[in-house]
Amino acid sequence: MQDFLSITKALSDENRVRVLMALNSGELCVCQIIELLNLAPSTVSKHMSILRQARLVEGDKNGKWVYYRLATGAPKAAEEAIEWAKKHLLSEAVVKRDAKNLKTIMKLLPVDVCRKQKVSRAARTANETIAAPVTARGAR
Amino acid sequence: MQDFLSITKALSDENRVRVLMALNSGELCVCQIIELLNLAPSTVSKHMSILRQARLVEGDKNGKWVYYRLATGAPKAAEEAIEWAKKHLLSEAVVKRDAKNLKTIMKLLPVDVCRKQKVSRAARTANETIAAPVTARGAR
DNA sequence: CCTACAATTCGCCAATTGTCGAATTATTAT
DNA sequence: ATAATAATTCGACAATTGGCGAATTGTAGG
Repeated sequence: MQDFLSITKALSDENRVRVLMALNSGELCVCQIIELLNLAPSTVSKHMSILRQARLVEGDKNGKWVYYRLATGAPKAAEEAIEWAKKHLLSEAVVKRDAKNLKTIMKLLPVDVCRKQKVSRAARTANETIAAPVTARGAR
Repeated sequence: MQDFLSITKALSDENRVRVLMALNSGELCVCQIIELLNLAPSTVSKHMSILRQARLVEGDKNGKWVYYRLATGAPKAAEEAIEWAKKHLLSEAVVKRDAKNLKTIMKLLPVDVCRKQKVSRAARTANETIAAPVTARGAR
């Protein structure tokens, strides 16, 4: 029963489902998934751990990067769940949009994806630390 | 996407999947489900509404009683989910035990099931109203 | 060795969910 | 009509979950 519930729970969050469908296009490293979902790394990591726990995905470390893919030698229940999900979700608008975005993302090497994130993260932090004194001057 | 998620969310609670599997033995009225799960009527009612929302079950009112059954003319996704769940859950210990209990429960008419519940409910309330003053005398 | 850095784990908060009992609704029986 | 009663809806509460940032871990290069 717990195995079954771990699968259905894993599939009951939109972001996790999006990842699962994204992995249908091929394996992805965490930074690419972060890019796709636009969520904090820690959040994505937790999502991936839930998907892995349910044996819907597998991941392995390759140097600094961790690559995830749809589970291959998974238990029957998990494999069938993946097939069922694909059958009914690949035509969904969000999923198709994700697939399109992925084409762009996958053209870059992981190194570049991560560099890009680092830059935008730095910019965001800078905004915060600069914006505060500026708005304090009057606006809002 | 929402349709898909309503199905996976509905299937991600143990009590709800137990009901679903129980309905594989035939239709049940709410009081029988209450008896099976041993939960408050309001709780069972909410569970049933979630299962119905996901189109996994159908129910109709027959006099004072509402009978639920596995959805028949349901959307593809829901029907396949039911099949998948049955395939992997019917052999589960809890589910088999439920099926056994159901044989006893279904021998009674709904009237009798409800009467039984009313009695045990009255007994429980009596316990509370008597027990309270007693413990107030010293304990806790 | 030390620094840089991708990913994970941890601690916390806000939102959601499962549960109950009380109030409400709809239907039958008196 | 009135009372009884099966089920649902409502209001409250505790537990769980999704999210983030900070701290930690493990690996590659300087």
